[in-house]
Parts: sequence; structure tokens; C-alpha cells
Amino acid sequence: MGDKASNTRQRIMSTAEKIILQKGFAGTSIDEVIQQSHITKGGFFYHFKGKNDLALGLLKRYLDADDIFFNQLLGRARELTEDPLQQMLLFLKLLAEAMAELKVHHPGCLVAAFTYESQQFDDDVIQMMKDGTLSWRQLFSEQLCLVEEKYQPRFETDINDLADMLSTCLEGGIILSRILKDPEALSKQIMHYRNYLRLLYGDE
Amino acid sequence: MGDKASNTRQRIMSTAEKIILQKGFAGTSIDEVIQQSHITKGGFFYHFKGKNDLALGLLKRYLDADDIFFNQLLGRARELTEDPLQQMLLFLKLLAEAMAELKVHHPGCLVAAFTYESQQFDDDVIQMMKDGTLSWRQLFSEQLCLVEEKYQPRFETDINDLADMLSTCLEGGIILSRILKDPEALSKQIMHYRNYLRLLYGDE
DNA sequence: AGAAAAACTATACTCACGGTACAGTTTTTC
DNA sequence: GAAAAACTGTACCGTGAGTATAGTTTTTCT
Repeated sequence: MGDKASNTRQRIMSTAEKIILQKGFAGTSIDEVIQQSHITKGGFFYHFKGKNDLALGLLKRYLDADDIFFNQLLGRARELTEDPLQQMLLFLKLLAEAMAELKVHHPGCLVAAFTYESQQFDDDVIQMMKDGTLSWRQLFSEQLCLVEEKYQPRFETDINDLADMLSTCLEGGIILSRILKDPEALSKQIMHYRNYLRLLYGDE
Repeated sequence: MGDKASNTRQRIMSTAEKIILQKGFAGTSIDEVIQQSHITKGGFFYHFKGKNDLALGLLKRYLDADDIFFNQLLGRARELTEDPLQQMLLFLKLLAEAMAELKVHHPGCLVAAFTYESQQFDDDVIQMMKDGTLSWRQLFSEQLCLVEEKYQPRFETDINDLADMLSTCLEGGIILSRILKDPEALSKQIMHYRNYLRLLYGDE
């Protein structure tokens, strides 16, 4: 695929994602997407087999970008300190700051959006949502394992559940942030998760 | 409105809610709702002015039921112990247990479902979502205030944000639970929130 | 420069859905 | 037993999603 095609494809996806996060997947018409993408219907179907294929493409792109984003922040945190707990706390701080910088509320998570419309999608989309969520768990879990090698938690906890709690706070925080129209709500929730880890592993 | 009319209205709403939580609001057709409700189109429009009116009715019913549910659990917790912190912890335990009893995953939250389709709705629906969320905050916040009268938190925290964190864990936990197809995920997240409160206010 | 492949445009068609209208029928209520 | 409430049945309309396909422009490669 050449540069032009790739650009067009990206443009379509960006437009679609924006609309879908506001109107839902079923509520988003292809007509609207192509109008705002300055492309014709034929052009759209040249790039995507149909709506489900678009969903698959969007999800893949979203998960890849998210993966890069999280890894960047975690990488930065690891550069700045040696201690695994401090790394995790710093990562969460960076994450909260990044979320706070969005002056409007967070645009929304595609995975969450699709969850409440799950019957609209083929199995491959559903599977990709699950895999994506598990890869977040994996990423956070690894860091928490390093923490537990050094620090004793005050409660016995399953590391996976604790890792999942960050995803939970993100998904829940985004929703809260949107409902209340409060851009800060999300980062505040992340900071609460951070506090929890501090209390759980800290020696204060 | 007589008994029969009320029954029919409830039946329509129950059917609609079930479908909407699986397919989204825009993805749910009135035709499908009326078929599964064993009613005709005329009958549907006798009860609801249109789709937005249905959304409004569903949301009101959902929020009312939720309010009763939370208040019942909190009431039970208050009967069983005097201490505000213990009451809150017990409430969360009861809540987690109630969520665990759903052997299939949680059916989903209408507020969250509508959040990712917010542009489909009139302002009155959006407002009701916000009011509902704020009433959850109010309920949890009140109890946390009682806790703070007696216990000193280890971190300075805004009570409202901490109250919101329960909503966050619920919304996020439901999503997680659905994606992973793990009915236990939600109650585990609630228990983590509970642990956070224990560490924050506890004297261990 | 020119052929082949890629990246589109233009158009037309079908069908489902939301919503309306309304006349007739059953059921409840008083 | 009359009036009001709670429907059924049917027919209709405009919109738009999704599909298909033939034709045209642009890029790529040699």
C-alpha cells in the first residue's frame, strides 16, 4: 500500500473513530464518515470490506497506539529511577498528567465503546478486545511483579487483579469524566489507584 | 395508568434494556423490541412518544432501581454495626457478594452504555445521566464523611473523588467483566476498592 | 515513456428502520 | 352498561445503510 492509500486509510479511520466515540458504532453511518473524510463510498469500500472490517482496523490501530503510549511512559519512568515501586508510581503520575493535559475530556476508549455493542461484531473483533485487555494486564502485571520481589504487600492480593484495577480505573474514569464533563476526573482516579499502591506496598 | 398498562410498559422496557445492553441504543430497532415484547407497533407508540422517550423511561427506571438497591445494602450494613468505617466496609462486601452471585457477568450499566452514544440523546437524557451519577456520589460521600469524622485518612483526599472511585470501579469493573467474560472480575475490583479504604482509614 | 497496478469516482439499487396515521377492537374502570 | 384506557392491524413515507460494479485517475515500476 502506497503513501497516499495509507494516508486515506488513516484519515478515514481517524474520522470514524471520532464519530463512533460520540454516537456509538451502530449509530455511526458510513455516509457520515465518508463525507467528513472527503472520500466517496466506493473509496471507502476499497479500503474496508464493510463496517465490521472497519471496526477491526480501528481496534487494531487503537490497541497498537495504546501499547506504544503505555510503553513510552513506563520506559521514561524506568529511566528516572531504579526502584520498581517508584517506577510504577512515577508511571502512574506521568499517566495522570498526560490525561490531565487533555483540556477537554478524554475522547474515549474504543474497547469500552464496543463492549456495550458487542453483539454488533464478529468473533475476531471480540477476541481482539479481549487480547488487548489482557496485554494491558500483562504490561502492568510485569511491573507489579518486580515490585513484589522487593516489597511485601499489606494484603495478599492477586497481581493480575491489581493490574486489572488500573484498566478498571481508566475505563471507569473515562466514563465518569464524560458524564460529569469534568476533564480532571480521570486523572484523579488514576491518582487514587496510585495512592492505593503506595499504601499497599509503601513503608510509611 | 392501570395495572395492565403498567405491566406492558415494564415488559417493553425490560426487553428493550436487555437488547440495548448487548447491541447499543442506536443498534436496537423498535421492531426488535416490539417483537420480543409481544406487542404491536401501535402499542409501543401508545406508551412511548419515540425512541428518545424510551431512553428517558429506561434511564429513570434504572436509576430508581439502583438507588433502592444501594440504599438497601447500606441500610443492612448500618443495622449490623455502629462504626461508620465498618458500615462502609460491610456495605462494599455485601455489594461485592451481590455482584458475584450473578453467575453470568453483570448485564451492564445503562448510564455507561449511553455515555458512548451520548450524541444520540436529547439534553434531558444527558442531564439525567449526570444527576444519577451525582446521586451515587452523594450517597457514598455521606457515608465517607461519617468515616472521616472518626478516622484520620493517611492521605489528604477529596471525599467526592473517593466516592466517585466506587462508581469508577463499578463501571470499569463491569466492562472488564464483560470483555474477559469473567463474572468474578467485578466483585474483585470492588474488593480492591474496599482494601483501599481499609488501608486509607484503618489503623493496622 | 508507457504499461500495469493501485487508488480511487460515480451511480444505481435494495431493504430495513424510524416514525406517522388512523380506524377498529378489546379490556378495564366506575 | 357507558366511557375511558389499552391496545391491534395495517398501510404508508422518507431516510439512509450497505452492497455492487463499471469506469476513471493516479501512482509505481521498468
